[in-house]
Amino acid sequence: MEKSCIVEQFKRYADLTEDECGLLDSLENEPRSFRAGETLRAEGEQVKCFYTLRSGWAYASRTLADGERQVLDIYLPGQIMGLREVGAGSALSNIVMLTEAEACPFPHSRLAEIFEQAPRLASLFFLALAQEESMLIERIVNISRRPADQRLAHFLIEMKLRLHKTCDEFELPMNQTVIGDALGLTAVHVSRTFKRLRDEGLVCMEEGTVKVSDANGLIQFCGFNPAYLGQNVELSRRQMKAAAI
Amino acid sequence: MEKSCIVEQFKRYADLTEDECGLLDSLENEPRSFRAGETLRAEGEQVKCFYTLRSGWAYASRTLADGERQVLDIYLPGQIMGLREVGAGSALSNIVMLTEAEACPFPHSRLAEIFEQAPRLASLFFLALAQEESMLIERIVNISRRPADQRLAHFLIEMKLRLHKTCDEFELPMNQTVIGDALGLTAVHVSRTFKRLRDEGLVCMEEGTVKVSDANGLIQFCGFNPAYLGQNVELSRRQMKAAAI
DNA sequence: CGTGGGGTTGATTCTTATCAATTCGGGTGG
DNA sequence: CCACCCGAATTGATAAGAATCAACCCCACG
Repeated sequence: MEKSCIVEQFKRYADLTEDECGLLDSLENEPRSFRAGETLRAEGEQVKCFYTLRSGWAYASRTLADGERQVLDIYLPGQIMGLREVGAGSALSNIVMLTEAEACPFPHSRLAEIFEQAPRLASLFFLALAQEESMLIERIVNISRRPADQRLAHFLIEMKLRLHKTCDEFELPMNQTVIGDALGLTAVHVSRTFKRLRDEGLVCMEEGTVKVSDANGLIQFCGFNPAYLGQNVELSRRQMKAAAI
Repeated sequence: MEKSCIVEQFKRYADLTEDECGLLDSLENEPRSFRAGETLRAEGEQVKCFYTLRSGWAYASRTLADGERQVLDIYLPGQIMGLREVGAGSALSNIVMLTEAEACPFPHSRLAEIFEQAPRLASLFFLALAQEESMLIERIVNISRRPADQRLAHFLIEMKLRLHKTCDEFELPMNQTVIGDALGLTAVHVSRTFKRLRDEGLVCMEEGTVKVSDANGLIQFCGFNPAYLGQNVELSRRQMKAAAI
């Protein structure tokens, strides 16, 4: 299983000093293991920690009174989970593992230390949160404004880019129910929609792996604009210097 | 027109020192005036600033290729606009005024200064972003999982609470088109949905003012849970101390 | 007086949900 | 080894919700 950590993620946006790396590393010293499907943290629980995902995939979700579930984020190795609840008393969302995974708890109080000791790291945490928010915005637009086929296409392109896949095949450990819960569709309709995209010769998905047949076609089809992913690392670094943040 | 500022907002979450207040005040020294409907900043533009809204209302939106528009945030006096684009090169959303308004630009670079000089303020900016994100999450759930009537009800309750209205009547300077764009509905369907809520004796809206007939009924009807608004100030303060953030 | 934006209402269409049935593959227990 | 079950995907039939198209009203404003 692929392993990653916060230092690697942050290094993509700024050159870190020894001290800064040390500080970050110290936050990942107690990895805990989880099985696929296990809940790391449930909605409504008191929260004192956020988490970094060292390996595996996870998702955040909210459940409504009538049992409907909305998947809010898909977390990949190296990402921070639960950052948005730092100011809240109780968890606003569940965190559930999609695969076997390792996560490191990270007390909110230590975040305050970082804000004191390493303002540059504080900036990076801030940027991580801003990045997360950009993705939520794109999710709103996707769910609210695109029909099912474009919506699914957009989601698949997003995952492909987030995984930095240059080839057109990647594993996606989500079944059609989870995909539907993320996109505001029923599992049945996800199935139908996959069929349509397959018939159009754009993508297909078999046994947990997505095969993109026509990446450009797919991008055109859903009007995908990658700006919100903030993945142009070189650009980001330059801005970091320019903005001194 | 009601006036507010960043200091007032932040004071609700922590007791600020002289210095901290001074630092924040210095960020609001150049208010600019806008007319209703005016665009403060358009999607795709280079961004170097974020803004505080001193008076009036505004919204953030995204526009798709086919002209569809999604309203993402409604900003009230005292709120910060454009915080999530701090790390991005170009604006991900438009900012448009709903009423006559005053806003103060705030260069990203000065945020870095604050992160250096006043870690406690940095924490507060972080919390502001986290708060904004919580609202986006609720918006996703609302759009994705609730039918039009509950969706509208939820939106109206949210606005009522955000305005700290104890009475059951408040001004809402949004026409049905804008409300629809915020909720993922057409203006026509917003009209129909208002009619339904009116007929049920829950709320009505006339000439820009919302009249809630049965607040509890409305809350019940859409399953509103105010936790995400983070408005329990006393609680937040205590947590602030507890978490030292 | 016209004109245009905003709201309402009706008729129709389209998208997606819901319900139901079938298949397939992978366990699991006899 | 086989019968069984279960979760996941697929497909069909039907229903509900919301969009679309169109007409109309009201009123503020030139």
